[in-house]
Amino acid sequence: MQTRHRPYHHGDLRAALLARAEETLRDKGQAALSLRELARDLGVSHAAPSRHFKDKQALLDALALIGFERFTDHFAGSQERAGESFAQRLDAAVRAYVGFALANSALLDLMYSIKHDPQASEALTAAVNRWYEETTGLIAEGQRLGEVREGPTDRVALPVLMTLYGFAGMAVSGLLAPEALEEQLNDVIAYILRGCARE
Amino acid sequence: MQTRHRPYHHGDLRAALLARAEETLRDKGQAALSLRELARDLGVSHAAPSRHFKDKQALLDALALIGFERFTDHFAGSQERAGESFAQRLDAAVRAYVGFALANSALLDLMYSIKHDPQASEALTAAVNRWYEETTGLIAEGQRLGEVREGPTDRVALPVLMTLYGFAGMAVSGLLAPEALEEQLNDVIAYILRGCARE
DNA sequence: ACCTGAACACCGTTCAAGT
DNA sequence: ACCTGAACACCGTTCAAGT
Repeated sequence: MQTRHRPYHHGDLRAALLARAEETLRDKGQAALSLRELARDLGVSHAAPSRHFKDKQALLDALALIGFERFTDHFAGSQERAGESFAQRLDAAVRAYVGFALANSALLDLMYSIKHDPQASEALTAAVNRWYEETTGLIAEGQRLGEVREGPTDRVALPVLMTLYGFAGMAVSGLLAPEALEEQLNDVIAYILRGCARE
Repeated sequence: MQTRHRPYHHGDLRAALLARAEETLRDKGQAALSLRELARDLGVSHAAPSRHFKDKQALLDALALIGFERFTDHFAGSQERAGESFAQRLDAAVRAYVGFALANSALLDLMYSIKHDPQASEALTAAVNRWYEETTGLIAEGQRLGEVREGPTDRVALPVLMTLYGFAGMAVSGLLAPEALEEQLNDVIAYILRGCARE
């Protein structure tokens, strides 16, 4: 039986590079990520990656894009599984943020270090917008339920976003005591509920 | 008139390296920071920096340390100039965070990307503790004034810290619209006040 | 279209040797 | 004590040439 014909490599070098890059990121950190080593690992010449990523930053951007998409899926999934009240949805949201951060710490660092200029890639901008809208949707839903103060949803949501962003970032940086995590989660949830409460 | 005798170089290569490194960081970003270029700029051999920093990471750690120290000074100074009420002090605190972030964006990125293991340098750990205590002191003062809810100060302060941390991080990442900054500041201050309000 | 191989201009790190 | 110079083992990027 003959193996299926493949152009040169195993068919999708781009996807293979991204997959291997994420493994390296997870195992050895961003500093240890090199295009040449990636190419060696995949049995391809060191110049091959340039066909798929114009430079190293383009590969990092693509990884960050994957991170934003995965996070949004993770967040949306946890919202679907959550209860109906705002408090229950917020609980699920905070856990989604921190859970993702702890399970994807190097990737989150990369996502946080990306500069979101207006001239960033279209796909990245779209993914960041989806992330923003998904989290903001939580507040919109709370307003609809009458459990969150009225006002422009973006303005009510932004402080909450900052708190979630900060929680995830501090967790990844090692600034939070892991053994107090459950306590921190509960404190933050109660704090956000007060911050969003109706007047 | 004879120039004063200098050992080899201009006396304090370590300080000169840090100063030049911060300029480069500010002007061209962390990616453009190279020990060899630093050495060239200072007219010294490329191996000279290794006398003062055992490797590149040690120089980055030293820069982050400077960042934490400068931020704490900036924060403490702004608290001294602030009014007496908790709302006034919180206003000053939020502005100190965001102001520092916008004025030292590359340095803040570096500070955020530092991993705070227990085996980090003693000086860095001390600087981070000073940062933490300075911000937590704001909450302690609010409690003393009876304007902030009771309870263990660390637990009341942590959600506030996360919000401030997130505000600074999102500002530096370009996730906030600069023209809405004043509005965002006021919204966040009101949100934190509600989050900290007495029961 | 996709990849190779060689070339170029850089890196960080180490270490004997100099002052 | 502090720095130099050479050496080593890497990088990212480019480009003619191959299939």
